Amino acid sequence: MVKRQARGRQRIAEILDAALVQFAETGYDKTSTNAIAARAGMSPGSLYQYFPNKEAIADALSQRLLDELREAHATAFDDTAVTELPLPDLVSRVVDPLVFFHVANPGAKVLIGERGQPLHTGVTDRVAALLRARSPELPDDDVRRSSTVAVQIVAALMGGIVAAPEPERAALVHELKRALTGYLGTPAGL
Amino acid sequence: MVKRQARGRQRIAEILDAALVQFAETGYDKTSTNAIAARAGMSPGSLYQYFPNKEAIADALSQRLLDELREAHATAFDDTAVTELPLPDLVSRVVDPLVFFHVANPGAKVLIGERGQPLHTGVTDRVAALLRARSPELPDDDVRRSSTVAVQIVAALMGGIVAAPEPERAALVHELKRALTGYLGTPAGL
DNA sequence: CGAAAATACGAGCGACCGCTCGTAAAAGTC
DNA sequence: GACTTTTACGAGCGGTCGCTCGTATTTTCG
Repeated sequence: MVKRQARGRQRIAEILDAALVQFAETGYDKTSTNAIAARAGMSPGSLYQYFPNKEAIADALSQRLLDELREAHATAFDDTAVTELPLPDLVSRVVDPLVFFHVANPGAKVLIGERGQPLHTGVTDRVAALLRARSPELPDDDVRRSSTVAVQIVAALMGGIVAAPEPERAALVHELKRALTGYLGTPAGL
Repeated sequence: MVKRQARGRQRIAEILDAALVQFAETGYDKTSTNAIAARAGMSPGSLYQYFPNKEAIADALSQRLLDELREAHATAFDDTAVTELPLPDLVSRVVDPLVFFHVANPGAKVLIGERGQPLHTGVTDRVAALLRARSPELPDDDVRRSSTVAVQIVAALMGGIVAAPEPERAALVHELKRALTGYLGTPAGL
C-alpha cells in the first residue's frame, strides 16, 4: 500500500505540472484534458483515474500554488514588525515575492483570471488582516474593500509584468508599487 | 440599392445588440454564434450573411462601443482646460462617463477582458495624450507606461463596479478614483 | 413582368472536447 | 503461485461549436 501510492502521487504531480504549463499557454477553457494528459505523458484514461474532471485538476493546482505562495509570503506576513514598517517597504515585502512567484509560475494567473476566484480569496484575506493590523480604527467594510481593490490592482498588472522582458519588467514592478503605495497611502475618507 | 441596404444595416445592428447581451451573460468564448443568431431572431445562415466569422462580430461590436465611448468622453478629453484642472477633478471627469458607459453596456468589459485588447488601445492612447499634456517634461516611455497602468487599473476594478448594487457601487467608484489619484499624483521618479 | 441581386432559412458537416469503459499489465498481499 | 488492487491504455461516445450550402423568398430595377 506504500510503493504503489508513491507512484500514484508522482503521477498526480506530473499531471499538475503539465496542467500548469498548458494553462499558461492556452488558458483554462482552451486547454483540453487530452492535451494535459499528452503533455504529462499518459493517456486520458490514466488522467481520469486521479481526477474526476477538469475542474478538479484546476482546483488541485490552485491549492498547490496557494500553498507555495503562502510559503513564499511567510516572511512578509508573519513578521510582527509589519505593523510599523513604512508603507513603501511593506508593499515591497508583499509585492516582490508575489512577482517572483508569478514569474516562476506563469499560468498561475490563469487560475485567477479565467476561473472563479480560487487564488484570490486566500491572498485577499491575508492582505485584509495586514491592513487591519495597520489601521485598527478603520471600519471593517473599508478594510475589506481596500484589500480587495489592492489585490485586483496587483492581479491586473501582474500579467504585463510576467510577460515583459527584464528591463521593462522592473519598471512595471516599480509602477505597481507606486500604484499600491499611492492608493493605500491616501487616507480612506478622502 | 438603398432600401435593401437599409434592411441589411438594421439586421447588422440587431446582431450586434444580441451579441452584446450574449457576451455579457456568457462571455466571449462560451457564447455560441447560434445563440447570437437565435437571440437576434434569425437563423445562423442569416447571421453569416453579414459576418464572415465570430471574431468579426466581436470586432464590429468593439468598434461600435468604442465610438459610443469616444462620444461619451468627448467633454472629458476635448476641453483644453483639462491641463490645469486639479487631478481629482480630472480623474472624475474621465472615470464617471466610463463607469456610466460600462453600467449601460455590461458586456463591454468582456470584449476587453477575454480578447486581445480591442477597446483598450483606443482609450490608452487618449489617456496618454492627456498625461502628456499635463506633464510635457515626462519621457515618452513613462507616459506610455503610466497610461497603460492607469487603464489596466480601471479595467480591473470596472467588473466589480458594474456587478455591485448601488450603495456599494458608489463606494467602489470612490475607491477607483482614490487609486488613480494616488497613483498619478505620486511623482513618477519615486 | 422577368431577370438579377439581396435576404432568409435550417439541417447538418467536420472538428473538437470532456469523459467513459472494456481490457490488460504491474505491484502488493498471502 | 493465486488473488486483489492499483495503474495504464486508447478507441470512441455523446455533445457542442463554428460555419456551410442548397434552397426558397423578397426586393430592386429595367
